[in-house]
Amino acid sequence: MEKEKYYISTAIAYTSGKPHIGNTYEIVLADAIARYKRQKGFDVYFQTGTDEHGEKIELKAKEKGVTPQEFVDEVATEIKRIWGVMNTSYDKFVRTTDPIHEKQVQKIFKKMYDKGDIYLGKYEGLYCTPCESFFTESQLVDGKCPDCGREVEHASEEAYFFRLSKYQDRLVDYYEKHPEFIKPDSRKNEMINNFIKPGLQDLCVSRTSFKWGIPVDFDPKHVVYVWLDALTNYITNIGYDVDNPSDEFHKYWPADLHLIGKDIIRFHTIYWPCFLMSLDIPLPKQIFGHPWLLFGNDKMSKSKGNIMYADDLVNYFGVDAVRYYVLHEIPYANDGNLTYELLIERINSDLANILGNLVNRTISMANKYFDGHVENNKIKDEIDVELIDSINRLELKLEDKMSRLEIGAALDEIFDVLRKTNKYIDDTTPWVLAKDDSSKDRLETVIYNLLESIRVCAISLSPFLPDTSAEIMRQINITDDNCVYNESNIYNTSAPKPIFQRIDKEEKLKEIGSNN
RNA sequence: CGCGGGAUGGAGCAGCUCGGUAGCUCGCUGGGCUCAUAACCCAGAGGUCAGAGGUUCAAAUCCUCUUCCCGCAACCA
Repeated sequence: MEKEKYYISTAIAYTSGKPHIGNTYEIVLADAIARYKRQKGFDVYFQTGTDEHGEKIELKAKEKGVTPQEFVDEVATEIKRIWGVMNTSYDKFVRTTDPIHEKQVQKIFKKMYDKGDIYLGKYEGLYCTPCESFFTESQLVDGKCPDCGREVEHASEEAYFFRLSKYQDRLVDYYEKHPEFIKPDSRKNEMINNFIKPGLQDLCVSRTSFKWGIPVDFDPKHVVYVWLDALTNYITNIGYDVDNPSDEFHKYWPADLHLIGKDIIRFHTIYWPCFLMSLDIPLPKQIFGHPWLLFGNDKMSKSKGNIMYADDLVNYFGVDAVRYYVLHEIPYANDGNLTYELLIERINSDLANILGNLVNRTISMANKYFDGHVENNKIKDEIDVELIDSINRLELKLEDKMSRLEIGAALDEIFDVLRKTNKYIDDTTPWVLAKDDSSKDRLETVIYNLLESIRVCAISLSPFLPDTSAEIMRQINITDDNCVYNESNIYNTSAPKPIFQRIDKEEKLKEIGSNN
């Protein structure tokens, strides 16, 4: 039977600089979902990439004395490196400077133009002459240019516009018929009240004031402006073609999930669907606008000097610790907090104490009492049934949480089983059983159950903490990757090795402080 | 009156849709255990559920008002 497909994407990262941990959260979240779906047997296509055009990049490149292409090549390389550091399993990394994308964007632009959905008009705005930039009223600082602080003036330039207004009714209709389209729900209200109810304004889709973009082929003094360029990455890279879309496109489109930050919900839930309707192709099934990761309670920003970078955090704490923290601490709809203190507390209590120590003490007992060779004697007590039930209920609970994208709650379900397993040790007191030869068989069953619980938890953790999962499986030395209790495995455990060391908070903070 | 979200023990959160003893994790205190990474297990202290009013036999939960925080407010990504 052919596998069901699952297409998940992140937003493409803007290559104006190095992404901080808040930006990196998204790729980790997407990775966890993608890995989970693969584990469940889906044919997953997971796409991420970079958005590389625009005036800001043109300016940054100039400041640095390099060409825009050289500039974005460098940043894109850095982003790829960080995605690698975070151990993310994307299938394709797309760049808006890829020739295939540029060519298709031109064709899409032309098709929309021919159809009458794009027309030539005038873009009016507040212009800062020295900065050569347009700003909106809300971008101004004290009514002045946010970059240089000088006066701005009304100005206009020729530009192409997309008729958003034409698709407004169909868009609202789509929202109503597909309640799952925008998540969380509160975002949908925001869109309807703020933008749709007042009436959609047509969208400027070209510029003449800078050059670093995809040229409009039939009017080359224009370059295609941001959203038509950026959003279309989701289809151009799986073989969309205005005239002749590929088999791959037909297979994977429409996307199952566009994972994006809450700051760009508008573009994904209004502009993007309208573009797709104009092209007569189906709309994505779901847009999830995830919350942000805040430092303490502040937004991370360069001016506040509170930026944390993923690769630095990984250097200090290890990749799975960082993955665990961001996946667990970011709730479904509200922003999450990140501080070194919270991160260290979480690592110590969950990863070192509950998980790491459990694995360690179990393997130690298996080695000490049975030289590592453990089989199931099926000397079953009431208390075993309880543990086994918890283990076997885990898969369904995870599925429920994951289907609602409640990743933190999914992790909690796994740790709930791990906690129960620790309790099971205290309840069965293996060290007492070990003192009496007549309870040797019972002891072996207890250790067996512990190993099975650890095995199922390790498999369940693999989408979230792939390295840790693999290391646990190596130490308990088993390959069975089913998510249910198996009563006839045979274990030959390896030497125990702590998978997460406890961290001394004071020392670690001192170490970090001295490096910053 | 622009729109929306939030305010729950020291910290981070759940509960609010369908009112009925206020729950989880961390931290703290005491105890237990010794297989284990000063880890694990048990017990306990700690909250007038932002404030005021209302509906009700009963409100964290419904209604009204107030205060404070945050996001959005269209061509910045």
